[in-house]
Amino acid sequence: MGTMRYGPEHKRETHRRIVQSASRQFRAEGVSGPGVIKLMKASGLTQGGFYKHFRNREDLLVEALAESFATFGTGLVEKAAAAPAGDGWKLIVKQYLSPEHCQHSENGCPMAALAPDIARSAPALKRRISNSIKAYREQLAPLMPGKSPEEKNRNFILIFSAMIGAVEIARTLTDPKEKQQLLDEVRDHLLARF
Amino acid sequence: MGTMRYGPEHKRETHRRIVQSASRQFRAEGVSGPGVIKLMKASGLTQGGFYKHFRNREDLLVEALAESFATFGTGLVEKAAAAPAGDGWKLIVKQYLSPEHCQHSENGCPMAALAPDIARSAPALKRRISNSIKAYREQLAPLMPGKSPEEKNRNFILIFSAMIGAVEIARTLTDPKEKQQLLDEVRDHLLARF
DNA sequence: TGTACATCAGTGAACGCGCGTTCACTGATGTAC
DNA sequence: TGTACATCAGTGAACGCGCGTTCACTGATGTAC
Repeated sequence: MGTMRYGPEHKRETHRRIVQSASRQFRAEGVSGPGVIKLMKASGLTQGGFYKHFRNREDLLVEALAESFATFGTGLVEKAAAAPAGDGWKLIVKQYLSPEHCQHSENGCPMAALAPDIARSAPALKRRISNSIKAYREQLAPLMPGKSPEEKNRNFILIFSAMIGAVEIARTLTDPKEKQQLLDEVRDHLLARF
Repeated sequence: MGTMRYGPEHKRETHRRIVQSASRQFRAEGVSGPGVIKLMKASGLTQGGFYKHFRNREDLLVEALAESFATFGTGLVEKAAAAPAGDGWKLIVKQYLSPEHCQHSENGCPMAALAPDIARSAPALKRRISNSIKAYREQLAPLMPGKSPEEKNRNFILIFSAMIGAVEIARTLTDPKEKQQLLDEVRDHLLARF
């Protein structure tokens, strides 16, 4: 079957659709999970067209991770906006350690879904991804508790280390009760301590 | 070339060698990293012999993870023994958040190296792995700070969530200074808080 | 306004390659006699 | 003690399969005239 031809914004829109759906697939199945055929089929396309949009699979990964960090980060910022100034971080903690986030890694924090995959990637690839990680931190650190930017930065590290570890451990557990208890304990501890 | 034939303890010894070297390879390269050829070559063997020792690759993974959790857990317990009673957990925290542990995932905590891989695995496989995770917690929780077993258990969750998250994030960072600062901050925070 | 043509997003068959697994075979061993 | 044989840990070629990537092709479009 042939392809409808649209203006130049059509290609950009297709590109965006591929990146967005890939961003979900990588978080759900891991960096080496979905193949090119699957990544394209999810947007209603076939493998061959992939290389009209990306030089190779790794380039899509970089774009998809940038998309994941930016979108999930922005989601947390928007959540936080609902709280009185200075209390936004509490809503972020509640959202991050919710059963919904724990269950749906495909829409969740890419660090919790993929940290070891990123850690294992080749140095050149790691450097490209680190830009997205940096942007993620810069977006969220200002919302953390603390009187100075330095303190907020330190608390970002402490709070996100605990949350990322908690969600990852919870996702490995098979007993739903244990899962929930772990998330609740870490949430209550963070809300009480900061 | 033929194979020397030894007594029955020889096969058990070979089996043990394969599992131990696989345990390191999985932590270094991920659950889907090393192939059967590589896993066998690392013990000086060839692919074909693999199936004299394991039904399939997944069975080796389960054995290798059990080995990883048990060996690394025992290593931490032994570290802790050098401290006065009740202070063992402090040595565990220092060891876990050391640059050595951060750099050498192949000898490190399998949870920090593989949590998302484990989380993504099929339910049946997850259930087999969860035995090793449970043993890991039961080995280490008694060494945690706290007056009751319940408090020790809760503090195990809080401390290990933070440590696992910290090491995983640190491993994704490209700047050695940032890496070290992150590990130090989380370590100091944990030592001060508990 | 109508027709011929260049463009290019997307198609789908084909490629080389590495994977997990199978299988006929090897040959040093311990055992039977 | 010496010889024939069954055992079985390990070998290495072969299998079907899915992967990332390449490439000749398609056909609706916007443009030139």
